[in-house]
Amino acid sequence: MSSNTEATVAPRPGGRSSGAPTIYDIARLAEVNPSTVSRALSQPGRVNAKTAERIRVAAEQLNFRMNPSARALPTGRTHTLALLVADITNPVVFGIIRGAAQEAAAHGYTLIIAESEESGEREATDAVRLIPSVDGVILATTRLDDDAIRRLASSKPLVTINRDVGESVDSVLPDLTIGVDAAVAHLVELGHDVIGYIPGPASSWISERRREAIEHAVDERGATLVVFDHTSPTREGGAAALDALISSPATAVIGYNDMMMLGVLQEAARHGIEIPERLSLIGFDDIFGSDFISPPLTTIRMPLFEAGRRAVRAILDSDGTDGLLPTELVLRASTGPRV
Amino acid sequence: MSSNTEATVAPRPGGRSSGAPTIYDIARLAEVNPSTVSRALSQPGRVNAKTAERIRVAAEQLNFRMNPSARALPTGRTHTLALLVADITNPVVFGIIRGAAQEAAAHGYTLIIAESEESGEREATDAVRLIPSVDGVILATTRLDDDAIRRLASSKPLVTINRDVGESVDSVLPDLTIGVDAAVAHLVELGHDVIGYIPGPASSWISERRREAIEHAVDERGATLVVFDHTSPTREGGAAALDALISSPATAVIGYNDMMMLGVLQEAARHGIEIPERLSLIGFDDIFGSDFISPPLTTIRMPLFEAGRRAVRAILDSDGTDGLLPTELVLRASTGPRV
DNA sequence: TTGTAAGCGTTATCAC
DNA sequence: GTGATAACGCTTACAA
Repeated sequence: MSSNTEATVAPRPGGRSSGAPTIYDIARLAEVNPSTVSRALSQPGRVNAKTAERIRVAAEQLNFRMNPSARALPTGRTHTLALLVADITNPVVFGIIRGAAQEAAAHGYTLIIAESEESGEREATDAVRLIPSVDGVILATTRLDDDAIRRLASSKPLVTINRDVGESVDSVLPDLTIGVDAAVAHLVELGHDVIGYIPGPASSWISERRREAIEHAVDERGATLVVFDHTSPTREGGAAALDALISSPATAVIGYNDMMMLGVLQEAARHGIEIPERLSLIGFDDIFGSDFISPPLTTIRMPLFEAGRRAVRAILDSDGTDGLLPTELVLRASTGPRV
Repeated sequence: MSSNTEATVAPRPGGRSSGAPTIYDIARLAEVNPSTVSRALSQPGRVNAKTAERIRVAAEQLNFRMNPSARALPTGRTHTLALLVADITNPVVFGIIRGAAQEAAAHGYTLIIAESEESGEREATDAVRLIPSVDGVILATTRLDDDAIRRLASSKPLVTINRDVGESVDSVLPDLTIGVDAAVAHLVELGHDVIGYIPGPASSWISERRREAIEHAVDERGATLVVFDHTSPTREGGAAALDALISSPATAVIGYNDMMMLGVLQEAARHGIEIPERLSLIGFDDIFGSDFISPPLTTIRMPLFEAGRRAVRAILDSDGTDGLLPTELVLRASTGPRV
């Protein structure tokens, strides 16, 4: 190995010239030590301004890109976050993804999105597989049980959205009261005094919270609540639930999410059941499609974009989960006077 | 408060107290050399079966997870792929994402999804930023120009979907003929002899291909083609185009994609313009919502899931882009007899 | 088949 | 403020 002035590097016995420029190339060009380059690049201020500028120029000239793996090895920080969602076709995750992606980018972080297609098992596998390569994990619509979540949270910073497993795990949660109160008040004003709720999967923590909020608002107004069976939060689930709805005394029904209510609406149309004349319908989430299905679906919306941002902030700044996110009633045409 | 495992660099030569088990820990436990552990883990077969088993057990016992950064550093392979999409809220990308994610997982690869929110500039930035940390890039709905794509393709394996920039870059493309011929035949049978096409963005390569295919099919059947102005592939774009449609001689219109046709349909409903009585409408993609908007949208579908899989295969196996993906006409209620 | 050792590109500790 | 150098955890010739 014929070395010139470089004493530290004794490269390639195998003869693989790597191609991409490294901080050593910059160092040579700027006539400084590689360690100085490293400092200039990652801790601006810890280096003489003129030196830093020379390094900046050299880096620019070489079109230098920092090798993320090399950076991650000694620091343990990958500058990458994982966002786990149960179903990427559910428009409810769009806002979360966008908010999270934006906030992550603002911090120089990369976001890995993994979809489990509603399988808790796959979610767990993905989480375990991804954890070594990320600095934190966001569970956006998790199907994991509390223990599994706590276990994951013990190995890397973790934040849940719409799920609370206690003090030990950070979470971004909605204040359901505002939206739910408005929704129930709206229904009661329309004359409905028996109101139904279709819960989502039994494993859904937020479904239970929604039920509680509705129950409270219904009680407060002297109306009656009917709770239907747990239902898959899909269009198929909603379609399958229609029979139960129309044979119940409820004249207005709130569903666990918009997706299932879309199914209810479609199935109702198929059977010539008029909405809202026969049944008033309200969902949660305000997803894509809720506004153009017919009739357009009245729904309770949560600021998803902000939820995504907060989740990222909670991981990177160790804050951002303060306070609950406000919910809001979006009035459309699936609700009407009791006939 | 979440527990944050701060992985600081161990300053001591002998000390490996950094928390996560390494191949050295396995080596000690299995009483072999670390290099043997490495071999056993990455190249099964290059190691004695009994030794390999001992190593497997030790790894299991320690709950070992390979450090991806450490693995990537000497090899240059990150086992990660980037999938760039223009708009994650467009249901057209779901299938691609799922197909790509599944195929990637099957090969032990992780998928990074980046959304540019329709900004070509941001797409370019993301690509440049992500390239050092991935083994390949998939451009699913790119807004980049040919040169930019070729430039990216020269630094890492790259595949485009619905975009052809020539021999130098692999691509996954549809055979538009089947679906488009069926669509045009369908319209002509219904009595339409003046057929319109609403192109997407001027920068969309596939929009032009769709136009050509339609033109060809229309010519073949002795009908006439009317091409409207370039239109944003969004609901807003479609809504804005409605005026032009109804004031043209065309009695049937094919749009660049379903998303814009959803906008046309909504705007038509708002103005009391009956579909399909007044205008027959066809889109491309068969996205979420096309089936439940009213009337449900007739559309030309491409196997998106398969497209995603092929794109990944093209990168990992250096094949998989052979042949075109078949398209298919999905008949629904937005097309009807010419009145 | 397995052990030895030289890197991969960066950061961080220590001197100077 | 800057330079030298030892890690970080893994792979891979080359030897044995």
